[in-house]
Amino acid sequence: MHYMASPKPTKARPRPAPKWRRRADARPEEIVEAALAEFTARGFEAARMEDIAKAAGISKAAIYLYFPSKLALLEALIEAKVGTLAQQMQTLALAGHADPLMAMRMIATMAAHRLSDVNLLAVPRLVISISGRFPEIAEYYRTHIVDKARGALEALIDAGKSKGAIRAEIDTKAAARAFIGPLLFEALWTHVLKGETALNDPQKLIQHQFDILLNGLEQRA
Amino acid sequence: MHYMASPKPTKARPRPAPKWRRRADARPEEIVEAALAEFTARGFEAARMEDIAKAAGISKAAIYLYFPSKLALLEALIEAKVGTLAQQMQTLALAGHADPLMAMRMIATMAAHRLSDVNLLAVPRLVISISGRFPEIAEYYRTHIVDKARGALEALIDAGKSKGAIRAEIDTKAAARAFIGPLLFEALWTHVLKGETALNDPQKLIQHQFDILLNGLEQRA
Amino acid sequence: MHYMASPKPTKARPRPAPKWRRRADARPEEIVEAALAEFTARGFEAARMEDIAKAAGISKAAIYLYFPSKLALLEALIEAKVGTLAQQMQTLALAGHADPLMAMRMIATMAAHRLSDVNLLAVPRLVISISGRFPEIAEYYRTHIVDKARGALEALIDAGKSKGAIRAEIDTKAAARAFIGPLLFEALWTHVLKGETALNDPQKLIQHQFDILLNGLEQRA
Amino acid sequence: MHYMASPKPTKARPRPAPKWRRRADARPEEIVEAALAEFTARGFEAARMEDIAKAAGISKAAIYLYFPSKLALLEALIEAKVGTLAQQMQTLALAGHADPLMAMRMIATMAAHRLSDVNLLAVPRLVISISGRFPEIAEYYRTHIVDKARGALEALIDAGKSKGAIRAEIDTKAAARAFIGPLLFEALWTHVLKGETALNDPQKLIQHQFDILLNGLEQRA
DNA sequence: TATGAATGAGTCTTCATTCAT
DNA sequence: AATGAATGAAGACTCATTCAT
Repeated sequence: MHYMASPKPTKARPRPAPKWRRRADARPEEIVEAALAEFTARGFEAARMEDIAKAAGISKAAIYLYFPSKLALLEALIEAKVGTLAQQMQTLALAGHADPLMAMRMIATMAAHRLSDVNLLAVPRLVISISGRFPEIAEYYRTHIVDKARGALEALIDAGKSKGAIRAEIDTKAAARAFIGPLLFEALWTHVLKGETALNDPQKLIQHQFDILLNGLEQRA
Repeated sequence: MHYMASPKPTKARPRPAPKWRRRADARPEEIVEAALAEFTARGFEAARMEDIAKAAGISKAAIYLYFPSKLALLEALIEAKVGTLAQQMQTLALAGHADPLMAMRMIATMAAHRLSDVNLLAVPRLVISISGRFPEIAEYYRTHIVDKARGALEALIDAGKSKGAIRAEIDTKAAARAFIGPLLFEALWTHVLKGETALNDPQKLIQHQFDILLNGLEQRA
Repeated sequence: MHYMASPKPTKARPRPAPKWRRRADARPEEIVEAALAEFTARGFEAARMEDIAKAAGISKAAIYLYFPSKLALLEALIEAKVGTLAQQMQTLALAGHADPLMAMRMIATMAAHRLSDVNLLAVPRLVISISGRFPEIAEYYRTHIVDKARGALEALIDAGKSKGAIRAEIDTKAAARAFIGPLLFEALWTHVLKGETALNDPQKLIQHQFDILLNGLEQRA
Repeated sequence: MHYMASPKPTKARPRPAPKWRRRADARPEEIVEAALAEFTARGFEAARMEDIAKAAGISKAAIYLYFPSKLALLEALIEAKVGTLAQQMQTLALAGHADPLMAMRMIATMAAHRLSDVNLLAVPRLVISISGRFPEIAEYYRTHIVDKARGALEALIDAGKSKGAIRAEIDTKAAARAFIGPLLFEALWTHVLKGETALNDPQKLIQHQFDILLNGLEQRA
């Protein structure tokens, strides 16, 4: 079995049986990273457990000591990344209190910078590509990440509206989506079109996009 | 047609109504449609030729009469759709001459409407999900579709700038991308988040997004 | 196994004799033998990997742990046998120095005996039957085996001529071929005509053939 | 069905349903020739009906108008060639009456010349390669061709012995085989070792071989 | 007679997963 | 905990053969 009886259940409230067994050391993380790389490069189906193992520096069978199946590995991977992103959302939300429009500018700047981090975008791309086959995973991702991010953004926009910084007739939802759109576009396209060397300054380009957008949102004198 | 009525059916015994008419000509298209459906639903790797065949109403082996391999089917499928889209690009480009800003509004409206056509969006989604494994295909798609669309759009924006309808300091490339972004976002998300019943009026939402965007682009009095 | 035998079997219950010992080292050889049998019996194309596996006592997939493809298995098989034969050639060549005619008689005797070893002849037969489809393999076999054997034989005959044991006007090449011919004939026919029970003493028959031949070669008093 | 009821069986003793349906024209022969070429080139299993059809200039389905199956085609092919060879055997047998040794020399010469006719040798090669899978066919070939040829040859040798042209202690069977061996060897090797350009005068070589052999058989003064 | 279209039955090969140590 | 060896289940692709005209 994959789940050993906990070694010392004498008094301790038996740990609520972790979904995937963890070791003290870094193995699971290494595996997850390797899996992310392979899944992103080849797609979930085409990625081979053997390659993941090799990339993680262990044997194929060893993966199964930590994750009961390929699908479980995918789930673990997404959940792991979700945690990371979720935290960033929090930070983001806090920043908005004072000056919403400024906050949005900051977020935009930050986002523009982050685009160079390939791995950050790997997960959403992965989610998109598996959404057909594993809708529950996509659903999970949506509720845990996308909806939260959108919620934070919409709160920010609403704040902007009530402070008079953003025109009142702007539809909040639409604005939030318009904000995320360019980001996603750049994210996906950057990867899909790896070869396109023409795109010589992606960050500046994104920044421009947000400028246009915010310009459209702003209250006019 | 392949089957002429028998030249002299003396008594016209009505041909025993063939269970299935053969339509060699229509076959490839039917197969491509079935493949698109399966590829989109399950992903390229997970889609089974047998299922595609079943969906097309033929036997597995029959597919190979028209396409030499699964990959070839994928390529044919993308190329077929590329043609369709490419033409729409042309139309679109012509429309822009007179009033660029108006043209962009029209395009936005059209695009918003088209979003309900699930199949239209299936192809880009598919391209994204296979881009890791078959970069050449993604490349093909980029050069034949995306770049053309972007070119047309940028031409439109430039026209708008030179006519004074769009502010001169706007970066053309950025504007074009900002225009495509929301579309892509909605496209992907609509599918990925199939379950989201909350999105009760996507077209209106998109329309709103474009309103914001165009507002940001427009020359202010 | 996942469940260890209890660590201290007080009475030393002898391990329940594993049904099958694993012998990773012996495997390839076993597979090659099985393959030879199947290829010979049914021909390369008609032989099924599954049957080879069964004959080797393993699963179909296990073959692929040792040989990447059916063709590779064929190649390995031939190369393995080539090695064996090549060594015998060496021995044979050395024996000839002293008394060539005697050496040839010995070889003939040896060959006649070897004919009963079905497997020895299986390989050339196999090579012949695949030569149409895989000429490179036949070529490989020719250069590594046939040509060497012929070379050794021709050297022997030449030695015989220079020693006056064989008539000088004899064509060396022709003699060598005349020597090999009956052998090959018997080899192939023995198999093809498996059913022929009439052939009640093949060894003696071959011996006779060589007698005739050598008689034709010998210097007459 | 493949065998139509005979069109007018009114009184005529119904022809004993020919094994394979024949047309008045040359179709079946063309098909057989094409099949021989393909079978020889690729082996029976690997040869594709489609290729045979193409080589015969007809459609795949058309073959089935003449031969009910691939195996039947093989059988027909062999039977057709058997007929040809059988006749030559007869001729050969008659020639021997007068001067057996001379007859054998003639046969040898003839055989040496025939070796250039690739197709003549294709059939025995084919028989060898399929003998594992279809022993009955090999059996058929043996009884109808090989045994007859051997019989004729042995009769010839016996005649030679009784006339004092051939040494009495020679084993007839062995001598016959020694006669056929080189022929077969050259036949097979010529094909297997297609590339060998070194063999610059095969006919002369064979002739030499027979010289040696006959020399060994001949009665010494 | 002739054939383009179609298919069922197979075969090789792959790979996630398990076993035995 | 770790792994080399093994396998069952599955999928792409092929091809002899049949069908409908």
